[in-house]
Amino acid sequence: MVVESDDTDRLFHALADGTRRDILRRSVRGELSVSQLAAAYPMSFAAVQKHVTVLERAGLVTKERRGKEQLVRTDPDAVRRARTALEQLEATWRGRVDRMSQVLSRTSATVEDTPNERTDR
Amino acid sequence: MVVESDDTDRLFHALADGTRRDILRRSVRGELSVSQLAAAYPMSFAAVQKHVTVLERAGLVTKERRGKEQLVRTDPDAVRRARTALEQLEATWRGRVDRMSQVLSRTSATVEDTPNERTDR
DNA sequence: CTAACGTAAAACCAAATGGTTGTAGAAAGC
DNA sequence: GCTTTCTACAACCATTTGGTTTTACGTTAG
Repeated sequence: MVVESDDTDRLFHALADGTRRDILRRSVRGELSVSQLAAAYPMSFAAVQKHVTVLERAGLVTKERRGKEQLVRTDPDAVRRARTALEQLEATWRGRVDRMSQVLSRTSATVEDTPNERTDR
Repeated sequence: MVVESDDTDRLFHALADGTRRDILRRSVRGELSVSQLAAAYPMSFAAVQKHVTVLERAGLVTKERRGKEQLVRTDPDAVRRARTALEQLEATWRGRVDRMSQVLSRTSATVEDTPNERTDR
């Protein structure tokens, strides 16, 4: 049942950093290696590498090896998915929810889980 | 110059948590107090209160005092702003950037800063 | 072959995050 | 008035985050 939650967490968390958003912008054409990207920021190579990893785990970016180097390419579809997550959130209070979730449950479980009511206290 | 960066950080960070996204969903009608919200989650009142604060600092939610209690209301416009931030990100690699930033600079500075190139190394 | 480059991964550190409990004040109910 | 309810805030704690440096390894260039 819990499917979208962690994915969405990773997605928005990855977007919640200016350097990472900038990496996304620069990597659309998929021509830049991690080192080339790293040269663009006032931090170590390792730090940029970590940012790329965060973007990768969020599905926002893919890496393609070309010989020595690793080319970073942003997945435009993943960014669209982020927008979709927001639109779905908005849809919740615009009444389109029922039809939405019907469609979604037909294809794959992408409806976010709702935290349990607390039983103790 | 740096205007959108921190705001966007806060915005996406606030969205990067399932409990907070759920609070957003529940608070559209603006009828629920912090305690009422807190009762819905398996964590302490203080924890939920902190989540509401995060949403508030991100501009996603406002609080309105009604006597003893504080009613939470999500600002649908703020969620639209989040979507706009993503659309702007996508616009970067779709050529609409130039016209976009022209329009934006005319109204208010909402263009995100770009981290400096590193000078040392 | 050897040197240089690009990447990966580990160890470490300070600061932020997400949770807890406890204390205190303001409003409402009895 | 007194008690209860709701809120706010502080102090504390464990984990995560975002950065560092160092070491190791594969690939390319001389």
